[in-house]
Amino acid sequence: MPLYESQVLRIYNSLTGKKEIFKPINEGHVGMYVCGPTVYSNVHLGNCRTFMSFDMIFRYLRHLGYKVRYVRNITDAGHLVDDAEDGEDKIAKKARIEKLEPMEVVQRYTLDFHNILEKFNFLPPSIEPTATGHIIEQIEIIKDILAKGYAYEVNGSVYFDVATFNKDHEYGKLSGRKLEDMVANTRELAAQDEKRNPQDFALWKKAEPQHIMRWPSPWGDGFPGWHLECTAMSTKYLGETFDIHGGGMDLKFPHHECEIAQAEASYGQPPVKYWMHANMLTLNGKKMAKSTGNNILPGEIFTGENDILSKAFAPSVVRFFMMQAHYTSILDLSNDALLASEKGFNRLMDAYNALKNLNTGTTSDFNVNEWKQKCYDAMNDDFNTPILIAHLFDAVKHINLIKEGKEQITEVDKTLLLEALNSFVFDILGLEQNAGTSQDTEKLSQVVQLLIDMRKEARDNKDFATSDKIRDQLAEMGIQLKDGKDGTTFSIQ
RNA sequence: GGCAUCGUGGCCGAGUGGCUAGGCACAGCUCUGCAAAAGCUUGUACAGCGGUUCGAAUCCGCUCGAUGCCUCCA
Repeated sequence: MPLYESQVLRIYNSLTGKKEIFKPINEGHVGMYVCGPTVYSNVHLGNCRTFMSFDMIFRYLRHLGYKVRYVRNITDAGHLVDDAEDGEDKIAKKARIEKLEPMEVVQRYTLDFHNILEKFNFLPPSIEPTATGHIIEQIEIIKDILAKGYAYEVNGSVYFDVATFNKDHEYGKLSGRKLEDMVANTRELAAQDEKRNPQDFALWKKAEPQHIMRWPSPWGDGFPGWHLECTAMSTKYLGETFDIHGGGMDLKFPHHECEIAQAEASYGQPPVKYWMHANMLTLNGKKMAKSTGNNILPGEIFTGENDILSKAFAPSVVRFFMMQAHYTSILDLSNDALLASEKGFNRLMDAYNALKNLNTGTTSDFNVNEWKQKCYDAMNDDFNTPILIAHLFDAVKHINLIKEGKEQITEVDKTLLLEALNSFVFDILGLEQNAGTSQDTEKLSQVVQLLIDMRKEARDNKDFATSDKIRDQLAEMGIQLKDGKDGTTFSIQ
């Protein structure tokens, strides 16, 4: 029996503003689409947080026994930059500045994106489609929307007619906006605009002669509007209605609102059952922005080459830090917060490693089954990873008490606990131990064990000068010795 | 200016009507040759002002502040 039959998962649905019991459209199968990055620069740390939230969600759904098709696109057709003078897009602009082909820019930053995600221990999505690979599908949708009267063509461009759509549909239902309010708040001076109304958005945009990324279409050479690719690719791989659509909060409006409009105009039904939005990441209490210098790249955190943090932090520590907050909350990254997370993370890993070598007894002072269900309850409540981690530290406490001989655990419970920790810590949260290559690690531990034995001899002979030298110099190298009831263990920082 | 999310103890961060979240830091204690590690104990916080209620961090209103989106543009 799959786990999802005994665990009741609730998801906060941005569309309804409520936590709802998750029930997939096709039993046992889940279709999930997440808006991916535009690959015109190094991946933004805030973007990583969003994708990490959905990576965790993907992992938990799989753990529950669902067969998940997870689609996360790559936006490689640059969209117009806001300060463009003549319709230049982000990728084309970058290409011009760096004297590259647009697709060289795309390739470079796609590789960077994958490289960073791999360091963070992301699971690859089931399908990672590109916008430029689905131009034909996008053109077909435009034809369909035009035929149904929800779009119009002007000078080789096609625009979505929001006012007409709003007559028999509800534009703005996801973001809580009303078309009347938006019209009322729009200034009058929308001159020289081809659009009938300012709220209308482009489905197809005519390419000016200097525009590099261009494709032929029934309306002339051009390129697709930026909301359309997600509608085309989600429909192609997940169907006209699918289970989960995710993305960052910043995409709620207008991007996701427009996706709903396109899909409803074309297919006549809402495309998504559960909308999920991950919240933003701030840096030292302020939004991250390259312009103000309040910005840090993931790679700069891993190497420590930055002016914001006091040291380098491992990807798993950053991941643990992010998992300590709920995905719907704004999270603030700072040096103090990362230092605190690093210590907590190490304590969790130390306890996990200690568990394997624990002596077992005839009874258990720790109700592992009850604890395990509490962990599931936390995850079932809209993927509440902070609560899960609080429970994990409850287990840490018991492991340490058992280690000290103050509590005991049976062999059966020990195995159960180890399996559960494996599931929650590694499979679901996606954390990793910071180990080197296994061969080197093995040799290092033999060397340290030798030093531990020598220190013990010195201590037995009351030669504390020697024993302290071993202990203190190892500490300087980041190897900490820990004296316990059954001898000395060590951990590498 | 509009829409949305939010404002919790030294720091980070859960919690939506009454019962200890958790992590980190700090202090005391146990252990130790001294430490570290580990364990135990202690912290009565919820932006401000009103209101609803027997009772609110949790519901309602206002004010202030933060973040995102919109107000020119896809």
